[in-house]
Amino acid sequence: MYYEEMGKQTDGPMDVATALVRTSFLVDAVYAEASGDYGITPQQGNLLCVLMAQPHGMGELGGMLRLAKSSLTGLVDRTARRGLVRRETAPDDGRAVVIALTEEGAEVAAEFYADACRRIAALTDGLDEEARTGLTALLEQVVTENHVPEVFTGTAE
Amino acid sequence: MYYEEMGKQTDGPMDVATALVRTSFLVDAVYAEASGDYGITPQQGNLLCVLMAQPHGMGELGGMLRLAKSSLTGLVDRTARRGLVRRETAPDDGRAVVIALTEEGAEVAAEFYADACRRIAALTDGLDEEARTGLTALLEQVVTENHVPEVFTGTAE
DNA sequence: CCGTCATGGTTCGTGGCACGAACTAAAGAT
DNA sequence: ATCTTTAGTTCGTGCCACGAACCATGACGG
Repeated sequence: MYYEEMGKQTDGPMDVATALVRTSFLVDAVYAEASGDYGITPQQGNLLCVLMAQPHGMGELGGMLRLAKSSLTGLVDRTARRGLVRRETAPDDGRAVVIALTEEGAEVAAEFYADACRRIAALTDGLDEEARTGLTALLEQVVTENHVPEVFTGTAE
Repeated sequence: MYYEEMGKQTDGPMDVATALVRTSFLVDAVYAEASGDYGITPQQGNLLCVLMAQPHGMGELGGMLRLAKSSLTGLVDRTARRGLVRRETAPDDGRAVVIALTEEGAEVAAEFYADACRRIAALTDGLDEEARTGLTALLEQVVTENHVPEVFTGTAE
């Protein structure tokens, strides 16, 4: 659309940074759309996905989601207000708190996670099987070589 | 860290959705970090990058950045308050407005864009030349087959 | 024991972001 | 001259992220 009007090349060799940024935009948009369909925000979706594996303390969650303590307090507050998550006081440590999914939260998390995976995988529908596994392997190498927060690890079922 | 403790497999075949989501997290983090180093937010960075090519009206910008009109008004307000962008009234249409980079905005945009590209490309330092071009080609196919907003198209210089 | 310090979280204030609904003003159409 | 569409803004709401200050509880050292 815009390119042609401007007479600039659009299909020349895209550099890897551009490809990554644009892919990121795409994935973010799909992820946000999926979140919305389940009545949650993307951040709340992240929280639920992390908690699918097991409950966690605020400290751990902050590390995994890369959030400051005060940011996390708010996120948990809002997610708890929606009834998806619960603060339990840790048995051994009186000051610590453990965040766990409520029953409803577990349902929403499972459905949302599955749906988000499906929709994001669908972005690669144009790739044949070999290309898709190749892409997966390359991205996997990128994320493992750069320490990525332990979100959406796909180990959650 | 967490995986081993749980006895769950972590290095098995990651599915493509997980790989995409985690890559997206990584790219977002790097992009945000780069933005911060230039005193702008990621959204303001997007705006600057889009305007690098040429000035645009609010309508166009909304389409490219996938923002509602009212969201864009605020973004332009804040970016203009930082002196990076300017509202010019369109000569032909009395109600339309054209957003253009200020001199300082053009400088910041160029530096930020180059730096962000560099840092994001650096995420693939672990890949050899062939792998990198392969990854680029695959991602390029994904973004072209799913209409992605015209952000960060890499055509801007 | 009793101070002292570290740790785990919350509160508060600030600023940015995104949206829809309601609105204004200029173009354009009849 | 009106009616309608188009381009943007305003306003109110809610979410998100942060740092600084704060409050408990737990851990240590004497």
